[in-house]
Order: sequence, then C-alpha cells, then structure tokens
Amino acid sequence: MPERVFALIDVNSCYVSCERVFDPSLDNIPVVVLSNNDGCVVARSSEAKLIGIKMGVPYFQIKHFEKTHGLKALSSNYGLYSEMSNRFMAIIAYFFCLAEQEIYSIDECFVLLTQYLENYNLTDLAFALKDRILKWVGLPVCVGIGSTKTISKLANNWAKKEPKFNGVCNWLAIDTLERDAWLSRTPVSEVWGVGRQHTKALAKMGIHTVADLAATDPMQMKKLFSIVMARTVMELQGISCLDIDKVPSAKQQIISSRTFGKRINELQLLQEVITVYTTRAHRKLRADGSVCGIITVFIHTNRFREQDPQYYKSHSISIANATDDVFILAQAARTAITHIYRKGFDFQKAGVILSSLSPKGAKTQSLFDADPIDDSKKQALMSALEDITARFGKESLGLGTSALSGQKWEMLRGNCSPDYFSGLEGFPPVY
DNA sequence: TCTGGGGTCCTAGGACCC
DNA sequence: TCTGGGGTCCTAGGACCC
Repeated sequence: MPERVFALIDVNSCYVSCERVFDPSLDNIPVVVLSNNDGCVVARSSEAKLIGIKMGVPYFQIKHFEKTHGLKALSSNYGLYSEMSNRFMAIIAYFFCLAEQEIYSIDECFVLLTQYLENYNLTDLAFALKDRILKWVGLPVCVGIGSTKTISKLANNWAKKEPKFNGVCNWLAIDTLERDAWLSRTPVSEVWGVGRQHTKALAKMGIHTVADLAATDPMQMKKLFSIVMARTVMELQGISCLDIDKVPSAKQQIISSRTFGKRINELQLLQEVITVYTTRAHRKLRADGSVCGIITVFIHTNRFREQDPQYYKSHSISIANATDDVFILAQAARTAITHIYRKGFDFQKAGVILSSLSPKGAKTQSLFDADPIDDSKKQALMSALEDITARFGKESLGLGTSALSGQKWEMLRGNCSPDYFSGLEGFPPVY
C-alpha cells in the first residue's frame, strides 16, 4: 500500500464549460475563450481542439474557422469563472471532508486521500464526486489518482485521453503491465514540470517517454538540470516529494501589466498608464491586507515587430517604510518610469510589480516569535544555541545568535528537536 | 598590511505552471 | 493590422558589507 494517495480533480476546458452552463447553444460546437483585448486563445472546447486550434494562438490566426467550422469565440469573463470555481472547490471540500485540499489554480485542486484508502474504494468515490459536480454546478471534470502529485497529474491526463476510463483514472487500481505500456508510449513532455526546453534537452539524451525519464537517476538529473527535475523523477518513481499546500502561502509579488491596444511613445502617457496599473495592483495589495516594500516598473517595446528597435528596462524603488498608501506607491511608480523611459521607442507593454510584501500591522519579527514553535521546542533550541556558543564561541555560528537569519534560521527552526543538537561533537551539524 | 569567505541585494534571464 | 496575464522557482554575476 502506498504511503500517500493524491487525487487531482480538474474542470475540462474550464472557461468554455463555464460559458456553456449559461448558454447551451454552445454545446457540441467548437468554442474558444480569448484573453484580454481578445488577443489569444486561453481555453478551447474539445471540438475546437479537434479542428487543430492550439492553446495560446492569436485570435486573428483562427478567425477564419468562424466561417468554415462555425467556431464561436468569446471574450473572457473572469468574474464568472472565479465564481464557478469557488463552488466547484467548495463541493470537493465538502465531499472529501476528511482530506486536505490544495487549490492549485482556478480549475484544479489536489486532495490528499490517504485517510480514505483503507475503508473506501477510491475509484467509486471519484465517480460519485464527478457526478455530484456535474449535477450541482454543471461542470464536467476528470479525476486522476496516484501515490504522488506528479502521478496523479499523469493519471488525470490519461483519464482525459482514454475513453474507457470515463473521466476517472485510479493509477493504483491499474495493472502494472498496462501502466508500464502506457508510460512507454507517452511522450515525456506530458509530465508536469517538463516543458518545451526540457523536452529538447532530454531528447538529446535519448529520453523520449515518461518511462525513460522515470528510469533515470534523480541525483544525476539534479546535476544536469536542477533540484526541480530531480524531484520530478523521484515523484515518477513513486517517492512523494511534493506536499499538499493546504493554506496558500502569502503571495510574494503582485503584478499588474497590460499590452496596450496602441503603441505609446510619450512619457506622459506612460506615466498615466502606469498610475492606473499601480492602483490596480494596490487594490490587490489591500485585499490581501499587505504592505509593499519594493515597487518595480517595466516597459517593453513590441517583441513581435522585429523590424523595430527593441527596448526592455525595469527599475525598482525601495519604499523606506513598507506601505499600502496608494499615493506613495503611485509617486514611486512615476519616478521609476521616468528613470527608464527612452525617447524614440514605441512601447507596447508596461507593468507594475509590488514585492517585498508583508502583512500589514505585523511587528518586526524577532528570532523566536517568528512562527509558532511550542515552548518546549523553543527551550530546547535556546539551550542548544547557548550550549553551542558557550563551547565554540559566537563565531562558531558565523554570527551572533540574534543575527541568525534567512536560510540558517530556517534550517535551525526546521530541525529544532531536542536530539538534533545532542551530537554537538560533530558541530556544525546545521549544514 | 595581508587575505578569504560568506552574507545580502540587485539585475537579468531562463524555465516552468495555469 | 491584429500576438494575454499572473504567478513560482532557480541560477549567476556584480556590488557591497562584515
């Protein structure tokens, strides 16, 4: 029996399915939903996929399908999609009330089903959930079940492609031979975390299928790629490296950017635009109840117009006291854009990034009240640190204990069980 | 005066995801 | 003519500091 079981549940052609709930005339015909400015395709119905419309293609390249194939192209309505998403997520949370749920994106979530393994047939449960979601919000979904997140993603993928699964693929319940056969004919690019560039690099090494990748040595792959790839390989081998992220961690940055309808070359216009973007980003900042310590502004020429001179530049400004004051932020944004503006270029895109975010009203964190550690652990850590400094001097930690920061602190805190420091002979064991 | 190592921050870029 | 937006993580070099 596997140590953990994950399910990945996602909405098929999410935005198109949301639109279809309210407009049945869209059923059974090719439908796409377009990005802002009706620029690119961001969602496709299965019929649209069948006539060869690829994800992300510009609208003007597929417009002709409207006449030849009865294609319907819709502008996006994110308010609607996020409302539908909330209901979809709520049904799952209620259905699997013993499980931890991670909302991964607007249309998919992971659920940790380990607790259900013993007393339930997971395949039956998944079908029941699928039916309920269709009945209650009208959205068609697929479910993939596996012993790691990466495998549950793969299973979900398989469920979509193989009609006999009828939308639910429980990896654990499938015969090993059948699984292996499928792995050996599935391209490695289908794996979560393997994109275009990695696919190319892997092909050069003779790794073409998921089975090929699963057979590699994670440590070797870490050397050749990165720790991320090593984790992917291990996950394919059934070793769960990625946890469920129950509470979404606080955002690290807030972006507001747009491509302009028309190219802009005047500084004053750019300043006005950037002020609008700053207020938009600021609204999200307030909604999160955060303050911002750094604001970055960037401008772009049109990268598709190769005949034009290209220019990209960004500039960051630190806010002396992290703030959520829109006036201060807007002022800084104007300063920043004045910095990077150059005459003689036609700009097509600009944006604002708020970063160095922290919760509003939070006190500056001292070492030991940073995070909930219980008193006994705190005590153990304190005495261990005292012991270390007494025996080896402050220098042994590289820094005074009050100056422990960043990674060092994380590592200490993550390991502050009493026995961790018991073998001080081997000091420093921290690294 | 000699010198090293280890931090952080910034900038930039690359890769991935939905 | 028309080509999205919002995120994450990792790497690497240079400046600067202790």
